[in-house]
Amino acid sequence: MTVRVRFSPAPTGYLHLGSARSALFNWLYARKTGGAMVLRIEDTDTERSTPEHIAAIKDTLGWLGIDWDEEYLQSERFDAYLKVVDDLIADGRAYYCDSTPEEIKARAEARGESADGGYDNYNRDRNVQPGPGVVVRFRTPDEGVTAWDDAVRGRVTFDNAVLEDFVIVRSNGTPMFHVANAYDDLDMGITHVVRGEDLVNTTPRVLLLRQAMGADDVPTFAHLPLIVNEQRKKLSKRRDDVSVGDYAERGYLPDAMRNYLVTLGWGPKDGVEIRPVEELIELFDLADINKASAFFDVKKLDHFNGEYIRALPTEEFVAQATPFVDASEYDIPAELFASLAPMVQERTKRFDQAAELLDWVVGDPVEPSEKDWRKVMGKDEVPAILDAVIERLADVDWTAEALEALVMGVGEELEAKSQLPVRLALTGKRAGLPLWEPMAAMERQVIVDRLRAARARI
RNA sequence: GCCCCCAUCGUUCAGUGGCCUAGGACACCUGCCUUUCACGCAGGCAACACGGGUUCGAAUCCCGUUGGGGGUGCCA
Repeated sequence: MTVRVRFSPAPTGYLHLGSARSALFNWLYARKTGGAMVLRIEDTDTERSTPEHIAAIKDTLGWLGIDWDEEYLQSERFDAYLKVVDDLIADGRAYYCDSTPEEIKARAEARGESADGGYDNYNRDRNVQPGPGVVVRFRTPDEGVTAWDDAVRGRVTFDNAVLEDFVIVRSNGTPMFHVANAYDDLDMGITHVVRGEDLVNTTPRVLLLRQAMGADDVPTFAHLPLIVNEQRKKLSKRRDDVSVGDYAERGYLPDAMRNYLVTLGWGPKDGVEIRPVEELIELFDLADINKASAFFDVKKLDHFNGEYIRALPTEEFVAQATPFVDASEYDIPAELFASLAPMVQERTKRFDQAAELLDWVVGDPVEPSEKDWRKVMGKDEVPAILDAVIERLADVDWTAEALEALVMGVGEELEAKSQLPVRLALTGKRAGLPLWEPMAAMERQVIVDRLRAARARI
Protein backbone atom coordinates (compact mmCIF):
# COMPACT_ATOMS: atom_id res chain seq x y z
CA MET A 1 0.00 0.00 0.00
CA THR A 2 1.35 3.38 -0.98
CA VAL A 3 1.48 5.83 1.85
CA ARG A 4 -0.56 8.99 1.41
CA VAL A 5 -0.38 11.63 4.10
CA ARG A 6 -1.81 15.08 4.27
CA PHE A 7 -1.10 18.33 5.98
CA SER A 8 -4.36 20.21 6.43
CA PRO A 9 -4.02 23.67 7.88
CA ALA A 10 -6.91 26.02 8.43
CA PRO A 11 -5.90 29.30 6.80
CA THR A 12 -7.13 31.40 9.67
CA GLY A 13 -3.68 32.58 10.65
CA TYR A 14 -0.03 32.26 9.83
CA LEU A 15 1.75 28.94 10.01
CA HIS A 16 2.68 28.37 13.59
CA LEU A 17 5.22 26.16 15.24
CA GLY A 18 2.84 23.34 16.09
CA SER A 19 1.41 23.14 12.59
CA ALA A 20 4.85 23.35 11.08
CA ARG A 21 5.93 20.37 13.15
CA SER A 22 2.85 18.43 12.02
CA ALA A 23 3.60 19.31 8.42
CA LEU A 24 7.19 18.26 8.93
CA PHE A 25 6.37 14.87 10.42
CA ASN A 26 3.92 14.17 7.63
CA TRP A 27 6.52 15.18 5.10
CA LEU A 28 9.28 13.11 6.67
CA TYR A 29 7.05 10.08 6.63
CA ALA A 30 5.97 10.60 3.04
CA ARG A 31 9.53 11.08 1.86
CA LYS A 32 10.76 8.14 3.87
CA THR A 33 8.16 5.78 2.47
CA GLY A 34 8.12 7.13 -1.04
CA GLY A 35 4.50 8.09 -0.48
CA ALA A 36 2.57 11.18 -1.40
CA MET A 37 2.26 14.37 0.58
CA VAL A 38 -1.04 16.14 0.13
CA LEU A 39 -1.56 19.77 1.07
CA ARG A 40 -5.20 20.25 1.86
CA ILE A 41 -6.30 23.72 2.83
CA GLU A 42 -9.19 23.34 5.25
CA ASP A 43 -10.95 26.59 4.63
CA THR A 44 -14.45 25.49 5.54
CA ASP A 45 -14.65 28.38 7.97
CA THR A 46 -15.29 30.93 5.27
CA GLU A 47 -15.57 33.75 7.75
CA ARG A 48 -12.01 33.51 8.97
CA SER A 49 -10.10 31.92 6.12
CA THR A 50 -8.23 34.29 3.84
CA PRO A 51 -6.20 33.97 0.64
CA GLU A 52 -3.40 35.89 2.35
CA HIS A 53 -3.09 33.24 5.01
CA ILE A 54 -3.08 30.50 2.41
CA ALA A 55 -0.27 32.24 0.56
CA ALA A 56 1.67 32.84 3.76
CA ILE A 57 1.34 29.23 4.87
CA LYS A 58 2.59 27.97 1.54
CA ASP A 59 5.47 30.44 1.61
CA THR A 60 6.54 29.32 5.03
CA LEU A 61 6.30 25.64 4.14
CA GLY A 62 8.47 26.40 1.14
CA TRP A 63 10.93 28.24 3.37
CA LEU A 64 11.17 25.17 5.56
CA GLY A 65 11.86 23.05 2.52
CA ILE A 66 8.64 21.11 2.87
CA ASP A 67 7.10 20.36 -0.50
CA TRP A 68 3.94 18.57 -1.50
CA ASP A 69 2.69 16.48 -4.37
CA GLU A 70 -0.98 17.39 -4.50
CA GLU A 71 -2.97 20.38 -3.39
CA TYR A 72 -6.65 20.86 -2.62
CA LEU A 73 -8.91 23.61 -1.38
CA GLN A 74 -11.88 22.43 0.59
CA SER A 75 -13.90 25.50 -0.30
CA GLU A 76 -13.91 24.20 -3.88
CA ARG A 77 -15.37 20.89 -2.79
CA PHE A 78 -18.39 22.04 -0.80
CA ASP A 79 -20.80 20.46 -3.30
CA ALA A 80 -19.38 17.04 -2.64
CA TYR A 81 -19.59 17.42 1.13
CA LEU A 82 -23.14 18.71 0.94
CA LYS A 83 -24.15 15.85 -1.31
CA VAL A 84 -22.87 13.39 1.27
CA VAL A 85 -24.78 15.20 3.97
CA ASP A 86 -27.97 14.94 1.91
CA ASP A 87 -27.46 11.19 1.72
CA LEU A 88 -26.95 11.09 5.46
CA ILE A 89 -30.17 12.99 6.03
CA ALA A 90 -32.07 10.74 3.64
CA ASP A 91 -30.76 7.76 5.60
CA GLY A 92 -31.80 9.22 8.91
CA ARG A 93 -28.17 9.41 10.00
CA ALA A 94 -28.36 13.18 10.17
CA TYR A 95 -31.14 15.63 10.82
CA TYR A 96 -32.07 19.26 10.85
CA CYS A 97 -31.94 21.10 14.13
CA ASP A 98 -33.22 24.56 15.01
CA SER A 99 -32.22 24.72 18.66
CA THR A 100 -30.33 27.86 19.52
CA PRO A 101 -27.48 27.72 22.02
CA GLU A 102 -29.70 29.61 24.45
CA GLU A 103 -32.47 27.05 24.14
CA ILE A 104 -30.07 24.20 24.64
CA LYS A 105 -28.69 25.82 27.73
CA ALA A 106 -32.16 26.60 29.09
CA ARG A 107 -33.23 22.99 28.68
CA ALA A 108 -30.16 21.80 30.52
CA GLU A 109 -30.88 24.12 33.39
CA ALA A 110 -34.51 23.06 33.47
CA ARG A 111 -33.29 19.49 33.87
CA GLY A 112 -31.02 20.64 36.64
CA GLU A 113 -27.88 19.83 34.68
CA SER A 114 -24.70 21.78 34.10
CA ALA A 115 -25.09 24.27 31.30
CA ASP A 116 -21.89 23.17 29.61
CA GLY A 117 -22.98 19.63 29.09
CA GLY A 118 -23.44 20.24 25.39
CA TYR A 119 -26.27 19.49 23.00
CA ASP A 120 -29.06 17.24 24.26
CA ASN A 121 -30.11 15.64 20.96
CA TYR A 122 -33.44 17.37 21.42
CA ASN A 123 -34.31 17.63 17.71
CA ARG A 124 -33.46 14.10 16.75
CA ASP A 125 -36.94 12.98 15.88
CA ARG A 126 -38.81 16.24 15.72
CA ASN A 127 -38.73 16.44 11.96
CA VAL A 128 -37.41 19.98 11.74
CA GLN A 129 -37.42 21.32 8.20
CA PRO A 130 -34.56 23.27 6.60
CA GLY A 131 -34.77 27.02 6.95
CA PRO A 132 -33.09 30.06 8.45
CA GLY A 133 -31.14 29.32 11.58
CA VAL A 134 -31.31 25.60 10.98
CA VAL A 135 -28.21 23.40 11.11
CA VAL A 136 -27.64 19.76 10.28
CA ARG A 137 -26.49 17.46 13.02
CA PHE A 138 -25.04 13.99 12.79
CA ARG A 139 -26.83 11.35 14.76
CA THR A 140 -24.25 9.64 16.94
CA PRO A 141 -24.78 6.08 18.19
CA ASP A 142 -26.08 5.79 21.74
CA GLU A 143 -24.09 2.74 22.56
CA GLY A 144 -20.90 0.97 21.66
CA VAL A 145 -17.46 2.41 21.42
CA THR A 146 -15.39 4.09 18.77
CA ALA A 147 -11.74 3.22 19.00
CA TRP A 148 -8.60 3.14 16.96
CA ASP A 149 -5.00 2.09 17.25
CA ASP A 150 -2.94 5.22 17.34
CA ALA A 151 0.61 4.93 16.06
CA VAL A 152 1.89 6.97 18.95
CA ARG A 153 -0.63 6.46 21.75
CA GLY A 154 -1.73 2.90 21.24
CA ARG A 155 -5.40 2.01 21.56
CA VAL A 156 -7.67 4.98 22.19
CA THR A 157 -11.29 4.33 23.07
CA PHE A 158 -14.33 6.57 23.29
CA ASP A 159 -17.76 5.66 24.55
CA ASN A 160 -20.28 6.57 21.90
CA ALA A 161 -22.73 7.50 24.61
CA VAL A 162 -20.66 10.54 25.55
CA LEU A 163 -20.69 11.83 22.00
CA GLU A 164 -23.43 14.35 21.39
CA ASP A 165 -24.99 14.90 18.01
CA PHE A 166 -22.66 17.45 16.49
CA VAL A 167 -23.20 20.03 13.78
CA ILE A 168 -22.03 19.09 10.31
CA VAL A 169 -23.62 21.89 8.29
CA ARG A 170 -23.86 25.45 9.60
CA SER A 171 -27.02 27.48 9.36
CA ASN A 172 -25.35 29.47 6.59
CA GLY A 173 -25.21 26.27 4.57
CA THR A 174 -21.47 25.66 4.74
CA PRO A 175 -20.18 22.23 5.74
CA MET A 176 -18.10 21.88 8.86
CA PHE A 177 -14.68 20.46 9.47
CA HIS A 178 -15.74 16.95 10.45
CA VAL A 179 -17.59 16.10 7.25
CA ALA A 180 -15.04 17.71 4.98
CA ASN A 181 -12.27 16.00 6.84
CA ALA A 182 -13.87 12.56 6.83
CA TYR A 183 -14.94 12.81 3.23
CA ASP A 184 -11.59 14.02 1.96
CA ASP A 185 -9.52 11.50 3.84
CA LEU A 186 -11.67 8.83 2.25
CA ASP A 187 -11.85 10.39 -1.18
CA MET A 188 -8.16 11.20 -1.32
CA GLY A 189 -7.14 7.79 -0.10
CA ILE A 190 -5.26 9.13 2.91
CA THR A 191 -3.55 6.22 4.66
CA HIS A 192 -1.96 8.02 7.62
CA VAL A 193 -3.32 10.93 9.58
CA VAL A 194 -0.53 12.68 11.43
CA ARG A 195 -1.65 15.68 13.46
CA GLY A 196 -1.60 17.34 16.83
CA GLU A 197 -2.92 15.76 19.98
CA ASP A 198 -5.41 18.59 20.33
CA LEU A 199 -7.42 16.79 17.67
CA VAL A 200 -7.80 13.41 19.37
CA ASN A 201 -11.27 14.12 20.60
CA THR A 202 -12.50 14.90 17.10
CA THR A 203 -11.28 11.55 15.86
CA PRO A 204 -14.28 9.47 16.97
CA ARG A 205 -16.58 11.92 15.22
CA VAL A 206 -14.62 11.76 12.01
CA LEU A 207 -14.48 7.99 12.27
CA LEU A 208 -18.22 7.70 12.80
CA LEU A 209 -18.84 9.95 9.84
CA ARG A 210 -16.42 7.97 7.75
CA GLN A 211 -18.32 4.78 8.56
CA ALA A 212 -21.59 6.45 7.76
CA MET A 213 -20.14 7.36 4.38
CA GLY A 214 -19.63 3.68 3.73
CA ALA A 215 -16.00 3.21 4.56
CA ASP A 216 -14.97 -0.10 6.04
CA ASP A 217 -11.38 0.82 6.71
CA VAL A 218 -9.65 3.27 8.99
CA PRO A 219 -6.52 5.26 8.28
CA THR A 220 -3.63 4.99 10.69
CA PHE A 221 -3.75 7.86 13.10
CA ALA A 222 -0.70 9.34 14.77
CA HIS A 223 -1.49 12.04 17.28
CA LEU A 224 1.58 14.11 17.98
CA PRO A 225 2.39 15.39 21.46
CA LEU A 226 1.80 19.09 21.83
CA ILE A 227 4.55 21.68 21.75
CA VAL A 228 4.24 23.71 24.92
CA ASN A 229 5.59 26.87 26.49
CA GLU A 230 7.40 27.28 29.79
CA GLN A 231 4.13 26.97 31.67
CA ARG A 232 3.55 23.64 29.94
CA LYS A 233 0.57 25.02 28.09
CA LYS A 234 -0.13 24.53 24.43
CA LEU A 235 1.66 27.20 22.41
CA SER A 236 -0.77 29.99 21.77
CA LYS A 237 -0.77 32.88 19.42
CA ARG A 238 -1.54 35.31 22.21
CA ARG A 239 1.18 34.40 24.68
CA ASP A 240 3.95 32.88 22.64
CA ASP A 241 6.12 33.55 19.62
CA VAL A 242 4.56 30.95 17.39
CA SER A 243 4.68 32.35 13.89
CA VAL A 244 7.30 30.45 11.95
CA GLY A 245 7.54 33.38 9.56
CA ASP A 246 8.70 35.57 12.42
CA TYR A 247 11.57 33.20 13.09
CA ALA A 248 12.60 33.51 9.47
CA GLU A 249 12.61 37.27 9.86
CA ARG A 250 14.74 37.10 12.96
CA GLY A 251 17.48 35.31 11.15
CA TYR A 252 16.94 31.64 11.70
CA LEU A 253 18.00 29.29 8.96
CA PRO A 254 15.23 27.06 7.64
CA ASP A 255 17.40 23.97 7.91
CA ALA A 256 18.15 24.72 11.54
CA MET A 257 14.51 25.35 12.34
CA ARG A 258 13.46 22.17 10.59
CA ASN A 259 16.18 20.17 12.28
CA TYR A 260 15.23 21.50 15.70
CA LEU A 261 11.55 20.88 15.14
CA VAL A 262 12.26 17.24 14.39
CA THR A 263 13.77 16.79 17.83
CA LEU A 264 10.53 17.80 19.52
CA GLY A 265 8.70 14.56 20.12
CA TRP A 266 11.20 12.39 18.33
CA GLY A 267 14.92 11.76 18.29
CA PRO A 268 17.39 9.62 16.38
CA LYS A 269 18.35 6.60 18.43
CA ASP A 270 22.06 7.26 18.11
CA GLY A 271 21.63 10.62 19.79
CA VAL A 272 23.05 12.68 16.95
CA GLU A 273 20.57 15.51 16.72
CA ILE A 274 22.08 17.86 14.20
CA ARG A 275 22.26 16.09 10.87
CA PRO A 276 21.32 16.38 7.20
CA VAL A 277 17.66 16.11 6.36
CA GLU A 278 18.29 13.03 4.21
CA GLU A 279 19.41 11.18 7.31
CA LEU A 280 16.47 12.45 9.29
CA ILE A 281 14.16 11.12 6.61
CA GLU A 282 15.87 7.77 6.69
CA LEU A 283 15.77 7.44 10.47
CA PHE A 284 12.31 8.84 11.10
CA ASP A 285 9.40 6.63 12.03
CA LEU A 286 5.92 7.29 13.35
CA ALA A 287 6.24 4.43 15.80
CA ASP A 288 9.10 6.16 17.60
CA ILE A 289 7.27 9.37 18.38
CA ASN A 290 7.03 10.38 22.02
CA LYS A 291 3.78 10.69 23.93
CA ALA A 292 4.65 13.52 26.30
CA SER A 293 4.45 17.18 25.34
CA ALA A 294 7.66 19.02 24.51
CA PHE A 295 8.83 22.48 25.52
CA PHE A 296 9.93 24.75 22.70
CA ASP A 297 13.39 25.76 23.90
CA VAL A 298 14.61 28.80 21.99
CA LYS A 299 18.06 28.46 23.53
CA LYS A 300 18.48 25.10 21.95
CA LEU A 301 17.11 26.39 18.67
CA ASP A 302 19.74 29.13 18.86
CA HIS A 303 22.43 26.56 19.33
CA PHE A 304 21.23 24.61 16.31
CA ASN A 305 21.10 27.82 14.31
CA GLY A 306 24.61 28.75 15.36
CA GLU A 307 25.87 25.38 14.22
CA TYR A 308 24.18 25.78 10.86
CA ILE A 309 25.47 29.32 10.44
CA ARG A 310 29.04 28.28 11.19
CA ALA A 311 28.76 25.45 8.69
CA LEU A 312 28.00 27.89 5.89
CA PRO A 313 30.73 28.78 3.38
CA THR A 314 31.79 32.36 4.10
CA GLU A 315 30.38 33.77 0.87
CA GLU A 316 27.09 32.12 1.65
CA PHE A 317 27.13 33.58 5.14
CA VAL A 318 27.78 37.04 3.75
CA ALA A 319 25.01 36.67 1.19
CA GLN A 320 22.48 35.53 3.76
CA ALA A 321 23.49 37.93 6.49
CA THR A 322 23.66 41.03 4.33
CA PRO A 323 19.91 41.75 4.19
CA PHE A 324 19.84 41.62 7.98
CA VAL A 325 22.90 43.83 8.28
CA ASP A 326 21.37 46.34 5.88
CA ALA A 327 18.16 46.33 7.87
CA SER A 328 19.99 46.95 11.14
CA GLU A 329 20.42 50.27 12.87
CA TYR A 330 24.10 50.28 11.95
CA ASP A 331 25.45 51.67 8.73
CA ILE A 332 27.89 48.99 7.68
CA PRO A 333 29.52 49.14 4.23
CA ALA A 334 29.23 45.88 2.34
CA GLU A 335 32.97 45.65 1.80
CA LEU A 336 33.75 46.10 5.45
CA PHE A 337 31.25 43.44 6.41
CA ALA A 338 32.61 41.03 3.86
CA SER A 339 36.17 41.48 5.06
CA LEU A 340 35.27 40.90 8.69
CA ALA A 341 32.67 38.21 7.96
CA PRO A 342 34.60 35.12 9.10
CA MET A 343 35.01 36.41 12.63
CA VAL A 344 31.41 37.58 12.71
CA GLN A 345 30.14 34.26 11.45
CA GLU A 346 31.92 32.44 14.24
CA ARG A 347 30.07 34.50 16.82
CA THR A 348 26.59 34.74 15.35
CA LYS A 349 23.65 32.62 16.37
CA ARG A 350 21.08 34.62 14.45
CA PHE A 351 21.58 36.82 11.40
CA ASP A 352 19.84 39.73 13.05
CA GLN A 353 22.57 39.81 15.70
CA ALA A 354 25.48 40.02 13.28
CA ALA A 355 25.53 43.78 12.77
CA GLU A 356 25.79 44.59 16.45
CA LEU A 357 29.22 43.01 16.65
CA LEU A 358 30.46 45.80 14.42
CA ASP A 359 28.79 48.64 16.25
CA TRP A 360 32.09 50.11 17.46
CA VAL A 361 33.72 49.83 14.07
CA VAL A 362 31.17 52.03 12.34
CA GLY A 363 30.06 54.09 15.31
CA ASP A 364 31.05 55.28 18.75
CA PRO A 365 31.98 52.80 21.48
CA VAL A 366 29.20 52.04 23.89
CA GLU A 367 29.39 53.48 27.39
CA PRO A 368 31.25 50.86 29.44
CA SER A 369 29.59 49.57 32.55
CA GLU A 370 31.04 50.88 35.77
CA LYS A 371 32.02 47.41 36.81
CA ASP A 372 33.88 46.65 33.59
CA TRP A 373 35.64 49.99 33.73
CA ARG A 374 36.81 49.49 37.27
CA LYS A 375 37.94 45.95 36.65
CA VAL A 376 39.89 46.69 33.50
CA MET A 377 41.02 50.29 33.85
CA GLY A 378 41.52 50.25 37.60
CA LYS A 379 44.85 48.46 37.35
CA ASP A 380 47.96 50.55 38.11
CA GLU A 381 49.75 49.79 34.88
CA VAL A 382 46.90 50.80 32.56
CA PRO A 383 47.86 54.50 32.16
CA ALA A 384 51.36 53.51 31.10
CA ILE A 385 50.00 50.96 28.65
CA LEU A 386 47.64 53.42 27.02
CA ASP A 387 50.31 56.13 26.88
CA ALA A 388 52.74 53.80 25.18
CA VAL A 389 50.18 52.52 22.70
CA ILE A 390 49.04 56.02 21.83
CA GLU A 391 52.58 57.18 21.29
CA ARG A 392 53.61 54.27 19.08
CA LEU A 393 50.40 54.42 17.06
CA ALA A 394 51.66 57.64 15.45
CA ASP A 395 53.94 55.93 12.99
CA VAL A 396 53.01 52.26 12.97
CA ASP A 397 52.15 50.46 9.73
CA TRP A 398 48.37 50.45 9.53
CA THR A 399 47.95 46.70 9.23
CA ALA A 400 46.36 44.14 11.51
CA GLU A 401 49.70 42.41 12.05
CA ALA A 402 51.55 45.58 12.96
CA LEU A 403 48.79 46.73 15.28
CA GLU A 404 48.77 43.42 17.05
CA ALA A 405 52.55 43.47 17.41
CA LEU A 406 52.38 46.99 18.76
CA VAL A 407 49.74 46.41 21.44
CA MET A 408 51.01 43.02 22.49
CA GLY A 409 54.56 44.33 22.47
CA VAL A 410 53.65 47.07 24.90
CA GLY A 411 52.06 44.48 27.12
CA GLU A 412 55.17 42.34 27.10
CA GLU A 413 57.45 45.22 27.87
CA LEU A 414 55.35 46.38 30.78
CA GLU A 415 54.60 42.80 31.85
CA ALA A 416 50.89 43.47 31.80
CA LYS A 417 47.76 42.54 29.83
CA SER A 418 47.43 45.22 27.24
CA GLN A 419 44.68 43.87 25.05
CA LEU A 420 41.79 44.35 27.44
CA PRO A 421 42.31 48.05 28.27
CA VAL A 422 42.69 48.84 24.57
CA ARG A 423 39.55 46.85 23.85
CA LEU A 424 37.53 48.67 26.47
CA ALA A 425 38.75 52.05 25.23
CA LEU A 426 37.91 51.20 21.65
CA THR A 427 34.68 49.26 21.99
CA GLY A 428 33.31 49.98 25.45
CA LYS A 429 32.91 46.25 26.04
CA ARG A 430 35.05 43.47 27.45
CA ALA A 431 33.96 40.92 24.90
CA GLY A 432 33.71 41.02 21.16
CA LEU A 433 35.44 40.53 17.86
CA PRO A 434 39.22 40.16 17.66
CA LEU A 435 40.62 43.70 17.65
CA TRP A 436 43.31 44.00 15.02
CA GLU A 437 41.45 43.44 11.77
CA PRO A 438 38.68 45.89 12.56
CA MET A 439 41.23 48.43 13.85
CA ALA A 440 43.16 48.24 10.62
CA ALA A 441 39.94 48.97 8.79
CA MET A 442 39.35 52.12 10.85
CA GLU A 443 40.93 55.58 10.76
CA ARG A 444 44.15 56.05 12.68
CA GLN A 445 42.87 59.28 14.16
CA VAL A 446 39.66 57.66 15.44
CA ILE A 447 41.63 54.99 17.25
CA VAL A 448 43.99 57.50 18.80
CA ASP A 449 41.12 59.74 19.89
CA ARG A 450 39.34 56.90 21.64
CA LEU A 451 42.46 55.81 23.46
CA ARG A 452 43.15 59.40 24.53
CA ALA A 453 39.59 59.83 25.76
CA ALA A 454 39.84 56.67 27.82
CA ARG A 455 43.26 57.68 29.18
CA ALA A 456 41.86 61.03 30.26
CA ARG A 457 39.07 59.33 32.15
CA ILE A 458 41.27 57.32 34.42
C1' G B 1 -18.62 18.98 35.70
C1' C B 2 -17.84 15.33 31.67
C1' C B 3 -14.38 12.93 28.01
C1' C B 4 -9.30 11.78 26.36
C1' C B 5 -4.24 11.69 27.46
C1' C B 6 0.72 12.24 29.71
C1' A B 7 4.75 11.40 33.59
C1' U B 8 13.48 9.61 32.72
C1' C B 9 18.56 15.24 34.57
C1' G B 10 16.25 22.54 34.66
C1' U B 11 15.03 21.36 29.08
C1' U B 12 15.00 17.68 25.16
C1' C B 13 15.77 12.94 23.15
C1' A B 14 17.74 7.56 24.14
C1' G B 15 16.39 3.44 27.02
C1' U B 16 10.83 -1.22 25.04
C1' G B 17 12.51 -6.92 31.78
C1' G B 18 18.80 -8.28 32.99
C1' C B 19 24.01 -4.77 28.74
C1' C B 20 21.49 1.09 33.62
C1' U B 21 26.31 2.28 39.71
C1' A B 22 20.49 5.22 33.49
C1' G B 23 23.34 7.51 27.95
C1' G B 24 23.55 11.92 24.27
C1' A B 25 22.31 17.11 23.36
C1' C B 26 20.93 22.28 25.17
C1' A B 27 21.55 25.22 29.50
C1' C B 28 24.78 25.83 33.77
C1' C B 29 29.82 25.23 36.28
C1' U B 30 35.39 24.08 36.01
C1' G B 31 39.84 23.60 33.28
C1' C B 32 42.67 23.71 28.59
C1' C B 33 43.37 26.48 24.00
C1' U B 34 43.59 31.81 23.14
C1' U B 35 43.93 38.52 21.74
C1' U B 36 38.69 39.33 25.14
C1' C B 37 34.53 36.83 23.50
C1' A B 38 33.11 32.91 20.48
C1' C B 39 34.62 28.16 18.49
C1' G B 40 37.03 23.67 19.83
C1' C B 41 38.70 20.13 23.52
C1' A B 42 38.62 17.70 28.57
C1' G B 43 35.75 17.32 32.87
C1' G B 44 31.56 18.40 36.35
C1' C B 45 26.46 19.18 38.35
C1' A B 46 21.91 16.87 37.49
C1' A B 47 16.49 12.46 36.51
C1' C B 48 13.60 7.07 36.32
C1' A B 49 6.90 11.67 40.56
C1' C B 50 4.95 8.51 44.75
C1' G B 51 2.81 3.80 46.67
C1' G B 52 1.58 -1.03 45.80
C1' G B 53 1.90 -5.39 42.92
C1' U B 54 3.82 -9.18 38.81
C1' U B 55 8.87 -11.31 38.27
C1' C B 56 14.73 -14.76 40.10
C1' G B 57 15.18 -9.60 38.28
C1' A B 58 11.61 -3.41 36.59
C1' A B 59 13.05 3.16 34.39
C1' U B 60 10.86 -0.63 31.32
C1' C B 61 4.57 -4.76 32.66
C1' C B 62 -0.23 -4.04 35.90
C1' C B 63 -3.13 -1.17 39.61
C1' G B 64 -3.72 3.11 42.50
C1' U B 65 -2.22 8.08 44.19
C1' U B 66 -0.37 12.73 43.04
C1' G B 67 0.89 16.22 39.51
C1' G B 68 0.34 18.13 34.52
C1' G B 69 -1.99 18.76 29.78
C1' G B 70 -5.74 18.54 25.80
C1' G B 71 -10.91 18.73 24.52
C1' U B 72 -15.75 20.00 25.76
C1' G B 73 -17.87 25.84 19.31
C1' C B 74 -22.85 26.88 13.85
C1' C B 75 -13.12 26.98 14.92
C1' A B 76 -9.96 23.43 12.97
